[in-house]
Amino acid sequence: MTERTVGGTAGRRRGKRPTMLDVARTAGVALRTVSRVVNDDPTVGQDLVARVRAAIVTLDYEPDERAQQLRRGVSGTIGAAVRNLADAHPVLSAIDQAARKAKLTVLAMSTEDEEQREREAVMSMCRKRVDGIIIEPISANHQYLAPEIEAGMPVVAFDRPTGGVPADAVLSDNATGIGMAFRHLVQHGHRRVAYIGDHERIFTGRERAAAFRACVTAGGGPLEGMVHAGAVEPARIAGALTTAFGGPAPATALITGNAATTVEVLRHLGADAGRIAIVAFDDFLLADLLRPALTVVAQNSATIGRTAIELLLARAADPSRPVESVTVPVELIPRGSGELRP
Amino acid sequence: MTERTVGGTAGRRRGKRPTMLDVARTAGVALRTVSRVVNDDPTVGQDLVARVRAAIVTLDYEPDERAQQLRRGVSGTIGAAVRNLADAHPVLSAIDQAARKAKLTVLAMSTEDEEQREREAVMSMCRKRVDGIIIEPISANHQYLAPEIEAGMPVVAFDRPTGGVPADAVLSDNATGIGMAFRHLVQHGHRRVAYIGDHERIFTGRERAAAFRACVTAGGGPLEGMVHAGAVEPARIAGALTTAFGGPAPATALITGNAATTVEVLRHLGADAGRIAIVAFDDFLLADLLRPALTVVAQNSATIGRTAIELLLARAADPSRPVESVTVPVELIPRGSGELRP
DNA sequence: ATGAAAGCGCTAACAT
DNA sequence: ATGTTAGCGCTTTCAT
Repeated sequence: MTERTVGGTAGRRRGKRPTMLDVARTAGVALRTVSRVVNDDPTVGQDLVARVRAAIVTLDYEPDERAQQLRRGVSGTIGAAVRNLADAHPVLSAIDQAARKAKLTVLAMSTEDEEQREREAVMSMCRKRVDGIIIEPISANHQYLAPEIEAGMPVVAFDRPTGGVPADAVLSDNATGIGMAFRHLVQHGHRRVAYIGDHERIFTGRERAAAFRACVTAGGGPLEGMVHAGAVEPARIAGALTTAFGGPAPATALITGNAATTVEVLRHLGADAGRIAIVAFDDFLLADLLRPALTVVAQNSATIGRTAIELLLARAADPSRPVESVTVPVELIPRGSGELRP
Repeated sequence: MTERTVGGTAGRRRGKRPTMLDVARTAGVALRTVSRVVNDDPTVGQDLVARVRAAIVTLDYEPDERAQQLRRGVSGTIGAAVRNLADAHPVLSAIDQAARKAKLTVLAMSTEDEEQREREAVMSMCRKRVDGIIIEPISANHQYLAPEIEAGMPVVAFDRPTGGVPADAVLSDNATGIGMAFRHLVQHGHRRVAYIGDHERIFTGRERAAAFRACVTAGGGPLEGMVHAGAVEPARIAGALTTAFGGPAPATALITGNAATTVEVLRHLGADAGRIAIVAFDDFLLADLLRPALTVVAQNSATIGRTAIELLLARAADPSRPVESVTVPVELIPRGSGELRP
């Protein structure tokens, strides 16, 4: 199986880390002076600064952030509870970058799409006394967060809102996105459009399915057999495809409601993927390399992440400000699959 | 642009968090007793446990992990400095899951493929006094870590080894992987195989290019114009493709050295992708949806992540154990692109 | 079985 | 400009 090689370097000793007091003694100054130097306090004489700096280098001293945080009362860290760490997560990346600019580090934890994990992750962040929490909610009920919010913990949700507690949120414009997809297909000659998406128990699944129904109704198209909301499981997807594209008046185009659904649909369609028009909600890596390349409604991950940080900072600065919900526009990116004619 | 909605709930007050002392006073016991209850010390009477628990619930008390860590000396956290947070990162996910089983939380930070960022991230982890650090190295030189390793910080590298300091590592079997890819193509009738991969300044790029040259030499095939190692840039990739597949004795098959290169190659090839055989080093999401589906040499991310945690824990338990390097096998997954005949 | 006091490593009030 | 003293919130001797 795996092959192990033992290197030449023998073991190492475990040393004890120097503290600020050690530095003070080595430099021959008071503890407080070292603290001042470490924090770039300008009221320290040149000579002492030099001596302290030298001692720091000599001892390889690194301040203990845990102690700093405990004393200062702020952690300089924000938590991000996201659905997944394994898949691509552009929003997390955007959160990370925006946080860096605000001199904050991000503690990212995966909820693995499980309510209990979400709760564990979030409560763990609270015990770490992070300066704020960004959640991609799995739960529909966040009562467990009420005491934390009461105690002043800034909480921002993205993609879906929190349930049962007042928290800021940044959401994509799902309704408009579905509308764009629908109109795009209509403009390319389609009259019977189907939708396969997430369960309506999930916020985004609900919003998108509802928007789709509204589009069809407004457009006078058929609704029966065209709307399929439910779990993202191969069997269900297969059935939905059969229903939508199999009857006497089959659909000629499809809107998929999220990335997972899209992938399942494509797997099922296989080589037939080029025979129906598809517009997918959510962009993903390599969508442009598929044949035909996939037309998508893309969420603006960079804006979502940046806005989440903005809301968090605003809440931290003014805990009494009104709760705010920001809707971020989406964008239709034509690549081929959505421009196929019936 | 983005649309903001102000919610109905007016602002909230910022409360002060209760401390252990508050709980003690509310329960009418000593501080020490609360600590015992919080830590499930069995030597506390039933009645006192009940009173303390009640006070904890009443006050919504949550222990401050920073203070716990400071006092205990361990943080219960390990750092993971990975190249990217935006793209899919199965190894990080595996690290996270293995860490959970060991009751550790993971602090993941992105190095953005920059040496300086790597250093900042890693030093930041050191200041947080994490219990260990897992690095996907960008730097070739990790001297800056020497004092930390001396001080007893467990460090494990994956994908590439560290440079200049003794640290455990878990690497993929690059040479065998390239060998598998090469033999696979030869078995399908190819005599002229080209390789396009990463810069040889990078460890994996070096190992894979070297292994490829060894394969070609051993097989008696032509080497000129067949090996292209360098930066992953569209222009370079395009040139490499022209050279390898354009001459009088063009290659009929291609091995790509990493995921980024593979994607660039596919973008350039476009519809021609089906005309040459390709085996790609690194698997990625949706590789099976491409036409033809991509034959890959897949790294075992789950094993890599798990092993990294194992090495970290072993090092933490016994700082003087010899430095170890673990090589994880790779697997060839035939999907179509690698089975095309010349 | 319970409690008083010391201290983890640092910063924030106060001196001086 | 520099030092002294008191905590941050918790765990850990060491009594009792």
